[in-house]
Amino acid sequence: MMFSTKAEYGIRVMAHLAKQADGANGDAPATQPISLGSIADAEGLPLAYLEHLVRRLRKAELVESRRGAHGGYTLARPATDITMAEVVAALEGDIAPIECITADSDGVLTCSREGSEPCPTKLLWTRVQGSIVRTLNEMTLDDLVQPLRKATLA
Amino acid sequence: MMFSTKAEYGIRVMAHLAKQADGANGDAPATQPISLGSIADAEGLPLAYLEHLVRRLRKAELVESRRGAHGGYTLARPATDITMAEVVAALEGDIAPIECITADSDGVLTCSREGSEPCPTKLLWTRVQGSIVRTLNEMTLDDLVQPLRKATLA
DNA sequence: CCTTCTCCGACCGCATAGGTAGGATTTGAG
DNA sequence: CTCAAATCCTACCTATGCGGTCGGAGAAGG
Repeated sequence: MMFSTKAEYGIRVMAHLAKQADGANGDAPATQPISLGSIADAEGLPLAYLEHLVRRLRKAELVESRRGAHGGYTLARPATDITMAEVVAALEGDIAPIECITADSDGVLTCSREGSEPCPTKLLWTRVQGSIVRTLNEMTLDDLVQPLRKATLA
Repeated sequence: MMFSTKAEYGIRVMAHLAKQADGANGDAPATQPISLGSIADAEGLPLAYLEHLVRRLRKAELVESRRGAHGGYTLARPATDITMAEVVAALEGDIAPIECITADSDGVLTCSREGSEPCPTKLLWTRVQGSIVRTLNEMTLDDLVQPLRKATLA
């Protein structure tokens, strides 16, 4: 049971972008765009692979791009306004802990095996999914990039 | 992001066993052993595959087996005493949301990329993993098999 | 026009999931 | 004693997705 590195790499890209935009107030996203190449360099990740990931982020409208020389990416919204749930969902797809459970937009879970008897496991997956989504929603990109906080662990 | 059907199938087997042992008080596990074949039949799952899963459950000492004719499986402990965290861990392996985070027995999380700078994502994975494990620990097999409860959702 | 980028599709090797097959072994029942 | 029902174990197969690479087509600045 895991998230894949897609989520990790993608989040690192987002975090990198957030850190750079953090010049003044941490609210203004529209600084100079940052090239994926420089991010790949800094984070030690393969550029070609990041391109795939960042495409998902763009389709989810979490980043904006400028093409051509001196192009690159910027956050589409301030980091304080981007929840990790959005980011993870964009990268990994739906946050459904198991096949038979699907989250129809938004939030409501249904079990495809409904009918006869709902599989007894549904209650479990529902709760697990709920707790994941909840913690993912409670955390913004800004929380990630500011490790110098009140550190509300656990 | 998902649990695999390994978890689902395995849990359904456990739930099936728990339901049968539920004759009197719900605490006595040692009734007649139930054959995997009958479970596979009842749940509509491939027997040969369940054998693999139930092996994991046995190695984790969650079920006990009796071989030979009229053999089968029984819960090793009362259902009220088996947490879903144990079951899922037995079936899926460690509950670590991402590669770089490993849970050294027990509970303490460490990031293999520690050193230079801990990856900014660690805080996130730590929380997510915590919330998964917590909800998995709070739920027993008995909770699953008794859908007629006070239904403490969310 | 040339370089620097974003974009896009195709491809590849590998690991794992999901499932099958076949047999060895144990045990109760006739 | 023998047969059938069951667990046990090892090996294998196939499909899918992940992590990653490649080549090239567009866009924008100098």
